Amino acid sequence: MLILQCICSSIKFYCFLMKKEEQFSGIAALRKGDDFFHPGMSVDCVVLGFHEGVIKILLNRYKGFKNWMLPGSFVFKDEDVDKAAYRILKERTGLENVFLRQFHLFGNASRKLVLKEENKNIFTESYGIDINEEHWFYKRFMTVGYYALVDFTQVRLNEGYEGETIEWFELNSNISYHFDHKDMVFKALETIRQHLSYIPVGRELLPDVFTMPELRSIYETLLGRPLDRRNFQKKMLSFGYFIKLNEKKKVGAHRSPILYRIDPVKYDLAQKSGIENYGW
Amino acid sequence: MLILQCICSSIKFYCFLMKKEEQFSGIAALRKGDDFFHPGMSVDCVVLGFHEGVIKILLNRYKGFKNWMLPGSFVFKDEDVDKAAYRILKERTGLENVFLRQFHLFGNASRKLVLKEENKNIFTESYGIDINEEHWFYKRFMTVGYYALVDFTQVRLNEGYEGETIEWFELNSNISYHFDHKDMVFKALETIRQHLSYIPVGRELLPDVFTMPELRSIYETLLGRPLDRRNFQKKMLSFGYFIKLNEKKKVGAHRSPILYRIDPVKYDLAQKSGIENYGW
DNA sequence: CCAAAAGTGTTTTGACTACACCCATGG
DNA sequence: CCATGGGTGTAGTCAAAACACTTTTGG
Repeated sequence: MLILQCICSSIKFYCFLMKKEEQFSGIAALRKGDDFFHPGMSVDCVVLGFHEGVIKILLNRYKGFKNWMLPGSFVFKDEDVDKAAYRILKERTGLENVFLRQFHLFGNASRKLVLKEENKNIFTESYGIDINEEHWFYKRFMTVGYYALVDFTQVRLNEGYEGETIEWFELNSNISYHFDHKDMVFKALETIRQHLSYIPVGRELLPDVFTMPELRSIYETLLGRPLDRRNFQKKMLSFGYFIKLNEKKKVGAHRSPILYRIDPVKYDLAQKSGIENYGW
Repeated sequence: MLILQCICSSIKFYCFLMKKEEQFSGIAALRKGDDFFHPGMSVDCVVLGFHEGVIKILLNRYKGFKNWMLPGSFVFKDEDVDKAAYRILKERTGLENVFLRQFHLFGNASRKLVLKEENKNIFTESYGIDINEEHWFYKRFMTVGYYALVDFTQVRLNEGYEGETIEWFELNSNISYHFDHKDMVFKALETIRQHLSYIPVGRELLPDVFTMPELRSIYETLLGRPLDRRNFQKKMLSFGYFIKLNEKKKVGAHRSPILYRIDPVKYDLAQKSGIENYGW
């Protein structure tokens, strides 16, 4: 039920961002979320990073909840939906200017918080709030999904919300997702696969310096199938914006892979001219 | 301001669909839209058809409005968003089982009805409703866009809403769009272009029997560039699901193009096996 | 008979695929 | 010294691009 701590933090954070003086009490926020938020609408983010050879997904969980959920938030009344997504990223990872794309609105009528009786009681007992059918928090919510590609090495996880745990999970591991969040991840990945030709997966997910095997493994994970090492390298290098460094990365009992950097100028040029040239 | 007639019709139509007995009075509907609709959320459809060699878009306009808008609706409280989109299509074109895809949620904070003073007066005078900042109808609305590909020849336009005009426009003509609806059309077309490899544009937009030049012109319009006649034909026929008919279509002072039909069985097979094979 | 657009086939080009051998590294 | 995985080059295949001539039709 500590979910409201999060809501309160969100509100405080927003006030800070918006340079608003007001501070709202947490209980007031939950009691009268209608006053702050656009009704019946939330934003959830599928945040992907790359670390130790695998793609990871950022998930959080509130005390008392069994399953993991996508980092999300409500949308403030005077806040663009896109801005809300950026705010979520900033709140949880500290990152700004993240690569973020909307992928789907989930709008089934069945999307509403389901609380067991005992959980309702927690609301009543701890906060003196009667969570009934009429409560804003208990009504149908639509949620719009965004996916984010972030540089794992730059992320500083913010566990500032009391009662919230936030963690990286291996994308392809077995995760118990909250409600329909598994579907949302699936849809996000489907979208990413379709957009793979246009989006700068490598550039966003990798640190400045990386190896071709790392880059390839990203594509392999996202596509769900192995790619030919040689052909992959050939194709990537043919784009012309990779700078081969005079360094190698020691990663095991075998030859060390060469490190590369992306030439940002050439990269932007390539993006502009041949946006559709990443087909796999 | 006849927009509310539409809202009322929508409600009646919905009650009919849902086999609900209640009938709501129109004024009650506008006055208390909160009771019927999911708050702050609407659905708009970019409906495309093909007629006389050009792609057309279906737009409507309410009496008193200067500009054209996308056919849309609000979402009933117990209605899936997808269902709302299908309902809109059914209401306006009479079609069911339409090819319909969600493409984007437009959620800028600035999205709200802007009424001039004189228009507010119409509400007050005609319906005794004070449209003020607190009125549900006057608040910020997000809207989720769907695009539809329909067979023009099957459409029976429903002008049943008093005060509503609904018309086909040539997609590439100069149209005065309401509010941000032009952006929505742009985004829809961008999405369609990106999905062109997966979506059955020809099958959905064309009647059962059609010619290759017609099919090609659809691709050309959507892509915004000419395609080589011979290569196009070759590629399409290579898919193997076109049935060449022993008829031709007389369309001008030149050789008559051959008519084709799609073999539905082979088509479905092709879709299943090589979903990504329409790249242009 | 002429303009306009459709039907069709061939060659070239370039991209993706498949595949093999050698090299560096750690244990 | 050997297992592991990385670096690189070549030949084959297939699809897309480029391209020209002939046919049909209405006016």
